[in-house]
Amino acid sequence: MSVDPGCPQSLPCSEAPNCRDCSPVPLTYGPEEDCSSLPMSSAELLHTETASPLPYAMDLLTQDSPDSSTSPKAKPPDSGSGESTVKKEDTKAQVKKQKMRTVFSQTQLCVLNDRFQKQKYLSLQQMHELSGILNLTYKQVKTWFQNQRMKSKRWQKSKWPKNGNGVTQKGSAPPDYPGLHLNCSQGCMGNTPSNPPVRNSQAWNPAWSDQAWSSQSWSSHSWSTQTWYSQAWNSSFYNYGEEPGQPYVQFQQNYPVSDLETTLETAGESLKYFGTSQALDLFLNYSVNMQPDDM
DNA sequence: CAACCCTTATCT
DNA sequence: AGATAAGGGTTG
Repeated sequence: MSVDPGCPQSLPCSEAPNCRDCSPVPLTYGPEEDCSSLPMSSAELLHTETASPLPYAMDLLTQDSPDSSTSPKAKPPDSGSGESTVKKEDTKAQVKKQKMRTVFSQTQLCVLNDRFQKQKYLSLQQMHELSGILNLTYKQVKTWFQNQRMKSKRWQKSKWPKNGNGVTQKGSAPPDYPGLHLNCSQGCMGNTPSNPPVRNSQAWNPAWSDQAWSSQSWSSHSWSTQTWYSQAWNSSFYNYGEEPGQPYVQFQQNYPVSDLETTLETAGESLKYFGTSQALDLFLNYSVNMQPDDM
């Protein structure tokens, strides 16, 4: 379908040669996009798109790849339970499904990163929401955060080995893992100042039961990004209805993430002087206050 | 069940 | 070769 071609929008990140980041959708090379929880993999419905028909990708895909992009039904309808999808095991699954590496767009990384700065742990719902917003699957978001946690851990370790006794220095503030994808904040948003994004750092404690924290309970503006995203989206494109039944999948279908990207970019344009986080936050607040009519 | 951690596989 | 998304095993 309409696979947004290059990037019509003039992204400030023009400097980056790899402008494929402009694409809001992850370049998934292959089938996949499961979605153990989402009723339907938003990614699939949208266009998780094997955006770039890479030769090798196609190669490998040919074997069994359901090609999520083209076939929305690639994935067995595991409506509900999920793993119950015993699928065609009759073939004994002789063909080991090849692993495919999704390449997230800069925008996605940007958002993920930004979020990670604030929260190392997302609740189930938050992950779902985020995944919806970013046009990723819950699993992908989950994996990303997991990998990110490990990465930051490694980073901290290397930066802050041990105190001799094997006790990490706790006295001093733990080095906040610099969100890696700096290119995002500096490239896309084109901001320069080294802004400490740690302002709303509400470290999510794994201890707190996630379930107890239905994102709605804390959707007050104390939280920014996530809430903002959803609200912005809902208020902008949907009637703010927020039916429990249909999360973000809906608007996604009608509004490809490219919109989000555009939006973010727009925000970036105006807020390029701020750090990514700040820009996002500001934009968030801004958008939240704006009613659909105003926009 | 989710998080952790290691490993594997893929992309740049 | 490095980075990292994703697979898989283990644990609480």
